Amino acid sequence: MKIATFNINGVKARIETLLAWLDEAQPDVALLQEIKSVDEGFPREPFEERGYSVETHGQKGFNGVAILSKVPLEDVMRGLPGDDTDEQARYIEATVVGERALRLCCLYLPNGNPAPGPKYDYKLAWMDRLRARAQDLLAAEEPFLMGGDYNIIPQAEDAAKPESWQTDALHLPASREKFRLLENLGLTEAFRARHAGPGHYSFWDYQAGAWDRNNGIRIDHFLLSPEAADMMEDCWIETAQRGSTKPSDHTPVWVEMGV
DNA sequence: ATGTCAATAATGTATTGA
Repeated sequence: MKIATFNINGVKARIETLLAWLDEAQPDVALLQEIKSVDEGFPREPFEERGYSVETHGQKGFNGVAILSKVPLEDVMRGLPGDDTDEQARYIEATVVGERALRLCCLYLPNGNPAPGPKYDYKLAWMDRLRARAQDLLAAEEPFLMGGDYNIIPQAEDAAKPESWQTDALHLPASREKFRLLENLGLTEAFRARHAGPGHYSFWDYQAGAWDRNNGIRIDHFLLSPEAADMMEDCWIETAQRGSTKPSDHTPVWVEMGV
């Protein structure tokens, strides 16, 4: 089962790019972030025509997440538990059942800039809630993965120019510490289980020719529970998608799971 | 700070968020 996470930066602006990608890359499951659409406005039909089940958790104007799956989705949960006052649509979970059940968590972690400030406080608190959710899922001992735009540069080697991110919410020590706390629950960062070294990126800013200069950062990740890590067969970044016609500023990251 | 982009409230362009 091939599963991709892809921050598409707007489903309406990206629909042609996204459909061409689906037809070519043929993911079994796609975890999408930044759909920037309410649920009623999400263009379900072209995805359903291609055999995908569509589950969305959107809001007006920004944020929003969705799961597309060729395997039926069960037990859909919208929103990250832990704060009933949080109105931002950044989290959706569902289970796919192959030979085994696999819980999929699709997340769009807050950017957090400018830091310090209320947006950064929200980011760190959101990461505490994500860790609590991971603890609950671990206790259930069901294989799960958490995939999405984490807005976290885990290490200096995950940025082409780490010096320019020193005071950024994506790379501040407190941000990276929260990410490490998540990993330290016993989760496997899929890409780093398969690839070492610098030069691997999943995001290039639209500004200042970042793509042409390969000035990228690696901020889209999969974290796998121990049971899910045993099922992982491969993980890779689809760099070329960033150079497609009318691209997102992110590129897909993939895991292949022996479900 | 920015060689950019997308959505919004509104019909031309500033604001927000990234």
